[in-house]
Amino acid sequence: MRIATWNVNSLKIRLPRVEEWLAYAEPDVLCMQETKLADSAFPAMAFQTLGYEAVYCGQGQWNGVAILSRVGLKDVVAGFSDQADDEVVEARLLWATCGGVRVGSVYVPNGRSVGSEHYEAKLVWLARLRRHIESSYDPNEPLIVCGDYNVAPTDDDAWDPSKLHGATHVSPPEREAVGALLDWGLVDTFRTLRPETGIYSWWDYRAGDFHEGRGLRIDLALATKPLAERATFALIDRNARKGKQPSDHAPMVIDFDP
DNA sequence: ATGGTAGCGCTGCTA
Repeated sequence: MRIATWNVNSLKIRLPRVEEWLAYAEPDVLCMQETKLADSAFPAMAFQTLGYEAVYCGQGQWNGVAILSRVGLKDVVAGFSDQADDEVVEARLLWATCGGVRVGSVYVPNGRSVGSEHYEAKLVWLARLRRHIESSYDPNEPLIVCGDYNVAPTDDDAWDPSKLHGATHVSPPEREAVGALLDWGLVDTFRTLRPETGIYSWWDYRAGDFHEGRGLRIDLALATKPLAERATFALIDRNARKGKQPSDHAPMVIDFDP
């Protein structure tokens, strides 16, 4: 079973590249983030043609998450478990069961700059995610929470830790918030299979960061141990960050034994 | 180098 995650940065603009990549990589499940589409505009038909069912949680202009699956799509839930019906929340969280695995597609708030109100909101969001997972799931069941965490878990996940000191995505509180997910029982599947440094999933569009190798590994696939132990292969597809109109993120693939 | 680019949507925001 191949599970993938990709922050597509506008599915409207990226649809041709996503279609091309699905045909090439053939994931069984693809979690997407930053679709930037209202649900009424989601191109479900295009994915159906390629053999994928789709669920999506969008809000238009910003955010938006989705899950594609060709191994079933059941028990779909959007948002947090403690969300009130009248609470206005951004479209950043979606769950579904695909081929016996509980899958989450998450788009963690960016945080903008350390100490800003957006940064504080990011930490609150991550703590709420931890509570949601803790109250809804069991570390002994097959669960994978994929997406753009906007956190590089360790210095090995950043191009130059010394230049990033004090910056967002690498601060200790953000890393502790991701660490709390690992403490509950999730495993960073990519890092387990790929211990080498210098592998990133996001590069700023500006200043030629991609070609200069200035990236961060902020797209993660965190799985419970019973599932993580079945992981056999992990790849971040840098080729999908090249060429015409790429997303600023590359897709990541994890393969699991049955 | 306190810059730079992309997307949304039409002015300046978000990333």
